[in-house]
Amino acid sequence: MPELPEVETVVRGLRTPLIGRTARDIWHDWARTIRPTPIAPDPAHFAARIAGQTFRAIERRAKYILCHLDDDILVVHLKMTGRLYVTPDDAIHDADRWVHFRVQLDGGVQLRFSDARKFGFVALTDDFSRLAPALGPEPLADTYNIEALRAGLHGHRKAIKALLLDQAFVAGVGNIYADESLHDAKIHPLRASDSLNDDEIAHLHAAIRRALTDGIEREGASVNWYRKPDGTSGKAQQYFHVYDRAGEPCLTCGTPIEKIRVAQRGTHYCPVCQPTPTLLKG
DNA sequence: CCAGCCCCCTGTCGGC
DNA sequence: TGCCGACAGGGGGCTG
Repeated sequence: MPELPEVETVVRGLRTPLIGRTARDIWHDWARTIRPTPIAPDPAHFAARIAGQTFRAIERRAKYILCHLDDDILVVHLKMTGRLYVTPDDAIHDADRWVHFRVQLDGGVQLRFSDARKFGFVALTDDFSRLAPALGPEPLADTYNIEALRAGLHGHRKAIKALLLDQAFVAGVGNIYADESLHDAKIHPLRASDSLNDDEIAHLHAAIRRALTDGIEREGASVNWYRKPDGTSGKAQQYFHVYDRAGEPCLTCGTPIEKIRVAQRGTHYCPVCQPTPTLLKG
């Protein structure tokens, strides 16, 4: 479940082993792992186009990894179970049976994309905006202040949890950090997004940024599949207040954490710290 | 505009 | 122990 902190950690971990390397060829064993683009509509075009291009910079936008090459961008989305790492050519392939895409690099190393559930993808593009859907503001950007959050809320009337998961509302927040942010802000996940008062908006703004910043500092949450590029686990899961803690005591008040479904996602909250709204519609 | 559902996939786990 | 259904959830798409 790589979200903003996990993707950011992967990006940071890839810079040293990847920047300066030149691509030679690619390999894949699952067609849908490679998303077609105008400049690389199939694996043969992809291979011909990437060959000879050097990795110059790596950045994150929302949950996308953007590897800037000389002319193009290698875009990767990890979705649920994706892993991306650089490894020596001769590293035992069987050690990771879910590798579906590799880029052969110079220097005897490979960039490998592993994805057990095959939801993720790689793509070679010269226009990221055409590849990705409309993405909302980066929540950790200096420009994402309370007013930016309030502006995003305007015109919406749906459960706040569902809105937090909407990448057009705010980019990079997923199920884990949405639950953690709402608990920190003491807001029930089913609260109508247009019912938040000024104090709650301010608290939610701070909570989102705190959850994501802490997540990055802890190098992401390794609940099951996520790993850093060096293969080790993140530590953010050790600090969850509500996510994956159904039935366990709230760290604030001791009440058992409850789990419901909101927007088709498992949603965890404290019924005392985050009181149930009396009106969901009205 | 929004809630709900399906789909893409496969590993894991609880129940029988 | 083995089988089976439920569940995990990022994101696109469709329907009511």
